[in-house]
Amino acid sequence: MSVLTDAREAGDADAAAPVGASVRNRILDHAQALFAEQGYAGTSTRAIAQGAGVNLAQLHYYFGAKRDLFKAAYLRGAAHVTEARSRALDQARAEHPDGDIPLERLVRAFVEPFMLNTATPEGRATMAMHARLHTEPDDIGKEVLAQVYDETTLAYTEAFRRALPHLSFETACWRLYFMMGAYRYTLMRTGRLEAMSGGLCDSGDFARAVEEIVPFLAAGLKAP
Amino acid sequence: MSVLTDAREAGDADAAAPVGASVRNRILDHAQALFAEQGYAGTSTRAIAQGAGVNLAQLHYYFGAKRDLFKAAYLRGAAHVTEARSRALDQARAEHPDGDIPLERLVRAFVEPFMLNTATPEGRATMAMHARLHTEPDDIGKEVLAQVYDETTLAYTEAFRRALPHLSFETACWRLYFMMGAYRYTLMRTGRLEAMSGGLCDSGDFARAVEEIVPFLAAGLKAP
DNA sequence: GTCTATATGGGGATAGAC
DNA sequence: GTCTATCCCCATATAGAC
Repeated sequence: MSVLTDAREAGDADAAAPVGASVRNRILDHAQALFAEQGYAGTSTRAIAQGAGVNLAQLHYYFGAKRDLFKAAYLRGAAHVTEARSRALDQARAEHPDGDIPLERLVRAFVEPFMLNTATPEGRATMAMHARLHTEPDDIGKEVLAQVYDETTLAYTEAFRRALPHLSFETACWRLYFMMGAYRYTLMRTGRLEAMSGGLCDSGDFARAVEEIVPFLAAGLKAP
Repeated sequence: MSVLTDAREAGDADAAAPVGASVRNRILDHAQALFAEQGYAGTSTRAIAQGAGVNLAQLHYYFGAKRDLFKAAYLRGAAHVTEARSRALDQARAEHPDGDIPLERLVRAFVEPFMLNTATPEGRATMAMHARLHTEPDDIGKEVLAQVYDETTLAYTEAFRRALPHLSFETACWRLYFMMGAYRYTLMRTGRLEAMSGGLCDSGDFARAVEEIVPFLAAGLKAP
């Protein structure tokens, strides 16, 4: 959607602002990068403007209040993911027309769109914002989550419950809840994996993360 | 350690400040409650001082900079948990002098100290701070994590690896990483569980959470 | 130890020229 | 659409009287 340099360079003055990109997109790129790293309260609109190489008035001209900029930055990237999730579920269903999707397949369809969305810097930023949404103040997280994910997530939870008929409704909900925690934490790259493994594992290797997390979650979900 | 009222009332003026408590503890109580809810960047020292019914200068007299207050607030509660974790692991070991702690037992020893620490308002706040540490800016989280948990966590990870001999070192690390995400998300009470279950489940019921999460994690960890 | 007053800077947001 | 200058509030932190 937009050309952009590695968003993690956003801290270094405005060296990361490509000249070709439109002002709107440059602002969104840097808003994403900074919100993803430091959260809503930890990021100033001034820092975003400086990183994007525009002045503060322009930022307000295009996006209005900080809160609205946050929403715009998040929603731009989130749209991709929602589409990918929808497609992933449809495909899993198409492979199993009887309606019985194997659990491993379903878990993969659930986590893969998030994990592989990190292939681009913009995608990484969006996923980091996503992973930390529930820690943002003033319910911005809830507002924006409801706006994008609720519908798709509902479809997934129903598919999961069909794949887990031996579980009570409540236990199924708890386990899906634990699953959310696991994949979100993974998306954040907290550094604990590297610390724990003495540097042997790389939490930024999301392709590997998928292969590791799918059997873990599938086994946990279908535990007796 | 300190008498305190429900920390979640901290927003309402200073109605929550018990007269008997020392100034130090009143400040710490409200610092914990606000940092837990809104994070480091989202909380102002003014709000803490007002909640505790003291003035701003006193807050600096006792604790110095905001950063130091954050650390003090976190560490006060974290000490309890570290002790509880240490005891839990020792007890699990004592029950199995051969050195082979069953995985379910080990998982329980790992998560229970965190979950049951939420029985008091101060404990709840500490655990919420803990759960969101990795989203705090300026590496405060890492600094403080290293200070309290590293040693105990190392003991646990070694015990886990002994209980999971069929796993490669890397896969074991990944799975422990996923486990961390799951229990931390649970400690935060994001509201997603209630949303998903239509209000049937209560994410604040941490005793239930233990019973649900132990089989989930044990099964995930020992997946083939 | 407690408090008022204040220094100093950062932050969101806007007015108004160009 | 772009920019400078600015308003005004809030934030952290401290000085210094009591």
